Amino acid sequence: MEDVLRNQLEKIVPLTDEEFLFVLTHFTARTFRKHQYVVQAGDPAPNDHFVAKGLLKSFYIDDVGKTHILQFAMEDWWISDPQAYHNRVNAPLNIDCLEDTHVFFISIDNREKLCTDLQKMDYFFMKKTTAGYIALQRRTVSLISQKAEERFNQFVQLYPTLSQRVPKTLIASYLGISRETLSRMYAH
Amino acid sequence: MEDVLRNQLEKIVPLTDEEFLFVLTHFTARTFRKHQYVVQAGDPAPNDHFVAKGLLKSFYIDDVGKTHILQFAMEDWWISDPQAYHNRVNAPLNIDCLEDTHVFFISIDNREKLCTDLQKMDYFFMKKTTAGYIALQRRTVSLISQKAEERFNQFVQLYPTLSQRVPKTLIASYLGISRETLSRMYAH
DNA sequence: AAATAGCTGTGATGTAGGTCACACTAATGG
DNA sequence: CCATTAGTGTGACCTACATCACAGCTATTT
Repeated sequence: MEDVLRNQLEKIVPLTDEEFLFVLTHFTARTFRKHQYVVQAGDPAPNDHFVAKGLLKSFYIDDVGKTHILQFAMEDWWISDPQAYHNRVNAPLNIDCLEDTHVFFISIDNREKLCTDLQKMDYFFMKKTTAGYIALQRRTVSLISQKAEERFNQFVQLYPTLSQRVPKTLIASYLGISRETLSRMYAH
Repeated sequence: MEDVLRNQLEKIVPLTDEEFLFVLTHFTARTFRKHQYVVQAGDPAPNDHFVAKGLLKSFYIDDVGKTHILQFAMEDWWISDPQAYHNRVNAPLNIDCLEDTHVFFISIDNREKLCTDLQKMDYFFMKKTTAGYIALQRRTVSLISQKAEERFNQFVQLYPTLSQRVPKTLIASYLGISRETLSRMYAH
């Protein structure tokens, strides 16, 4: 299981065995069951989670009780409530599991320690963060410029695996459209 | 003019006079006129711009020629094409000035040098980046969960200055609605 | 000072997509 | 293995918002 994490890191920064073991001491491994909450809105959420196996979603519940999905995360992805994580405040978001899941999580404190002790991990996290920002900006463009069906097609093209594994109802919520509209979008 | 930059930095990391001067050597000062392009889609755009004075927008032009605004930036804000900047590729976005503008820009190369030489600048940029990510996530929530008028109200509340300085036509484009709809949104 | 370009408002009309309601099927958990 | 919960499809209807078209107004530019 650790190899998945090591692979992920080495895509950006090469590590010796020794270095990787050192990195690993800053993480905690944990298993979650389907439907289990990883982050609960209102609670602190000082951890960033690397998914070694499984599938999760982060979501926001609005004032009329509707849920809106901000992110999915499957193998090799990271997920957290970024606001709760970086600003050490209580989480506005929830994170739960769509499948049984195995993660390695790192607290914000451990991350800061790790980065000062091992310079190149700073570089790793910077790369990840900017990649996340760029992806989110692409989604923003999609939301303000494309209509429902185009957004859905782009989603399928961009995340073919996710669009198989995730129920359509949830994809609709991620795309900001009703599940009925997405359901009618099939003929082709 | 340099004080504006110094203030911005010191909100996150304290600097000695000497350190600030060192930081400054990595930036270039430049003036742009209203309507002038700072980044042109298709060209490289290896700079991140700190706005000391003025107002800019970054925008994307879709295949039918419509423009969609990704970001505004006024005094004390940063603006770049993040993809072109961090990945050193040609810009998908444009950036131009809505007013005469004075910026301090830093190339990605200079930024990397600066960060290795002066550790705490790394921390500064990390903070800025994560704050940007969090803001963009808030916008995403707004786009998928709120309707036009709510988004507009939230925009006005969040950016009272911008909503005065920026023509409504452009705000509409930022919010992903037509200028006519926004124009009809006034009575209250 | 005239000319152009940019910004805003408003009516008429069309449509994408929301909401409600119901029915069927597939998981899954006790 | 039965009972419940989650997921999907589809019709009827409604509405938020887009688009088109035109008109007046205010900055900029020459």
